[in-house]
Amino acid sequence: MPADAHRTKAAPDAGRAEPASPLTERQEARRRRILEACARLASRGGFDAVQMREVAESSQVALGTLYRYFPSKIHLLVATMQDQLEHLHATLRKKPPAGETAADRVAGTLMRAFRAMQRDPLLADAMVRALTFADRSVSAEVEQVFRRTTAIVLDATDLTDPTPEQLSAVRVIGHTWHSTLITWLSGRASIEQVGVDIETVCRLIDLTAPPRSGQG
Amino acid sequence: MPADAHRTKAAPDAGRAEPASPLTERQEARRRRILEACARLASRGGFDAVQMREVAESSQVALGTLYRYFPSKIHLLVATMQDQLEHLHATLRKKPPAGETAADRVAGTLMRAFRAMQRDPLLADAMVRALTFADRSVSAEVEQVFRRTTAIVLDATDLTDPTPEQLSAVRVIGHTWHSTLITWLSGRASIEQVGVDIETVCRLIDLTAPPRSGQG
DNA sequence: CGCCGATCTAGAACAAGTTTCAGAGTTGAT
DNA sequence: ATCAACTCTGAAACTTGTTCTAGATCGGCG
Repeated sequence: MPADAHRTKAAPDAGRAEPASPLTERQEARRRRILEACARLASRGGFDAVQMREVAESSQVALGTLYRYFPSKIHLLVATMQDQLEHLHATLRKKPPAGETAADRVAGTLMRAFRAMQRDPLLADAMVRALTFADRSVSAEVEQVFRRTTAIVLDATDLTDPTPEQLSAVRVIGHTWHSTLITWLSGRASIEQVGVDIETVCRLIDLTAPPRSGQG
Repeated sequence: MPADAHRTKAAPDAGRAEPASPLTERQEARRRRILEACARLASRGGFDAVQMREVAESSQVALGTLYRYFPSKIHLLVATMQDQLEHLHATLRKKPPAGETAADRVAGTLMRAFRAMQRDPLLADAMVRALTFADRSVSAEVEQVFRRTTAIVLDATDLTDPTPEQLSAVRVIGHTWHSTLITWLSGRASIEQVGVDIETVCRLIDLTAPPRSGQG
């Protein structure tokens, strides 16, 4: 039984900021170095190139330490995705997409995110594969990513008080986004097809949203 | 350079029946034993319990032979999924789901498939995880699975000559099916939520299909 | 029958994710 | 400044997917 089997004290967990322990400055810096190394490695070779020993060396951290910060490769990649999504969300908030209907704006948002992926397909591949491969032990972190995705989509709809029906539509849109992304990343769909499918699913929003300038 | 590096003669490939080589009776039997062992192991422990050494032993085949038939664990699990889908499709053909609208019938079909998954969640988990984790080297086999899924959904719509728009809707439905499945399997969504989301996405079909008994 | 090439078997070997451990380094409280 | 507790390091060990090798088997052919 290892001393920290049940985390007697607070460990630099995968979780976000405050709750457990404040993370000293050096620890925050380590965490950041790790995430950056991960993204860098993923950018070249994709999922396979993110090798834990490499990440450790590249971020100047011992292997054991890496595992203390991120208990598995999947955790690490999911955390990286969360990190990237935060950037994206911040960017989108500054320049929200234009569009008549909610569907237009959501599709615009997703296509913008999609173009970001196209700029770095291997990184995208690594993150998305990790996300869908994650098992229950990562569900908390995956849940966070989904919440962020949902928040991004909801922002685009401009809905302040979505109904359960609308939330379902938003979830379905999120599902489709991830799924088409995978299909594109594994070479089974063209960019055009992704675009079409995204627009198709976005119609669901107008189907359930009280339109601002009627359509349907 | 191993003799068969580029498959001089025909190897018992992952591909379906005829083209390359007819597969002797004993080979066909081996292939079947392997698929069954895989499904059996997945049924208990899920993805992790499908260990190649175990599969080999359990199907009375040498490890090297297993790899000759299925070049990776992912290939093996995707082939298993294809196998199971064929059973399902056959079953559905015998008793097609009833329902007024195409959306109803598609949702009914998917919920029936979903209940089949519930009966064997660990097997479902293993297969679906493999499917979404598959990289380009498996895309042919994954493509087959998607084709089968699409065929099952299309069967339910009763459409004989679907438009590109409708095909897109069918793809989106397929995406949603896989994605909600994963969400459920990793414990991040309830059965009810899956049901709701499936019904939500199925509306897309009525949106694009010439309705038999309209539903605005 | 006896040979040939292809297939199958058993098992070692290798690769990368994960775990473990002893010891050095930090940190915080006194 | 000192001690105890915790964290980090470096390296080895373990697990499981994958590859490789040498020899046994099999199926067809002269």
